[in-house]
Amino acid sequence: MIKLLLAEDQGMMRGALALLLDLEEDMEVVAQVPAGDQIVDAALAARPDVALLDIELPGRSGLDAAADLRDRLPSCKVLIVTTFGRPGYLRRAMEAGASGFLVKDGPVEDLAAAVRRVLAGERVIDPGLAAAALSAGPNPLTPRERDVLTAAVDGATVADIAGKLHLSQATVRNYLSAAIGKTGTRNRMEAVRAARRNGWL
Amino acid sequence: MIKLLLAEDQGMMRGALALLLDLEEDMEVVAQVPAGDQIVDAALAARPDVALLDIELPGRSGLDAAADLRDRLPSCKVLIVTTFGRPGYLRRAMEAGASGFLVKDGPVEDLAAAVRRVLAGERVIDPGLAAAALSAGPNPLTPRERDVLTAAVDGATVADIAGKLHLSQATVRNYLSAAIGKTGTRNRMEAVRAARRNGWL
DNA sequence: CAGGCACCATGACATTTGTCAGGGGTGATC
DNA sequence: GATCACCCCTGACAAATGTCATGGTGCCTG
Repeated sequence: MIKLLLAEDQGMMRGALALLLDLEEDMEVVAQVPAGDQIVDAALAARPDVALLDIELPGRSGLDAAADLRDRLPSCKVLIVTTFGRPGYLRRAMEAGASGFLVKDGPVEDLAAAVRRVLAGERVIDPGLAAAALSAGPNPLTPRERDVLTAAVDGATVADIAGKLHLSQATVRNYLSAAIGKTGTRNRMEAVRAARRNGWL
Repeated sequence: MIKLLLAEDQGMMRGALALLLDLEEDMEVVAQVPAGDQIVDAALAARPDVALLDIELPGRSGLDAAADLRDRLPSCKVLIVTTFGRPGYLRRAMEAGASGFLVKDGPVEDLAAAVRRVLAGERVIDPGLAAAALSAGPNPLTPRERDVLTAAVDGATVADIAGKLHLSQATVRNYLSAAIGKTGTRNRMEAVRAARRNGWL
């Protein structure tokens, strides 16, 4: 019996997937969590064979949790299941030791198949996405540039960002300018969108 | 047998829900579409009793399709099933003649229950959301202000927007300023976010 | 140890953005 | 026929934003 952990914030999606996977004769969902900061605890308690993790979760990113899982429960394979096939996400997932990366666009049948393949030691990755990840290259933003850009996502002014990160306003403008340059965009808003699209935040 | 139409762009979600609803003894999914512009055609062909529609779909909004369905296939009840419980969405859904409004956060069991209640002539609406919709009030933005704001979502400059909408730059700035004022925000980006959060775009 | 890189900061500058006070035009409503 | 809301425009001004040049600090690596 393959024991599964399911981390997904949308209740309906989580419930539907759990039901679906439970229908497979050789699978059993032994834990379901709606938040990223519950993943590791639940996994240590339920000891699943495969963890299906969403990335954008409340509390903590599924990617961070994946890295943690690799250390604390190495027997458990990680399969990332996400809405957004962002190149940077795939890259980070691989670095975090994930065995597979699935987008929620595909047919449901892929899911159980992917679980089995992952458990067999294979790596499961959308081929088109893999190409995109390679062509997009690695994240060009420095940590500080990321900080400033993430602080700018919701329309914060330079003063807001400077206050939050304890920087001078001029410094913030410099980082923003650098980020705009590196993303090849024309302003803050475009830079934020570009960075997001690539999974750089 | 209750015949259902399912409109949802995420393949995995669509497949899982379809499977789930088909498991109910008295229900049958007679049509599945991944895009908004396929809803009406599919409904006219399959003649479902209830249509489960997502809002944010490629091609066409589920809300627009709902309004169309009311005219072209009045026998078919509409149940909106969406990720985002935005007050403005709920309001528009009601105006489009929807019989129910569900957010994907809740448990899956709600779904089949909602279908039955809708078919019994009830209105199914999340109570908390209804309150939010009332307290948020109607959309304060004029059509033109909406146009300008939607043109600004991806970081377009004033010149871009003016070009796209064939307006003078000063006019665009005025509409943006008005939108910023009405949303009670400090700049374009915040205004866009606020308008989106309320479902005003 | 030198060079490179990320980090933090300044100051000056041009550009963009947001605001305000106008002026016309339309159509609906009272 | 007056009023009102929306539409489109102008011009001027203050504030915020983006760019550049420059300089100092650490830290790692060849």
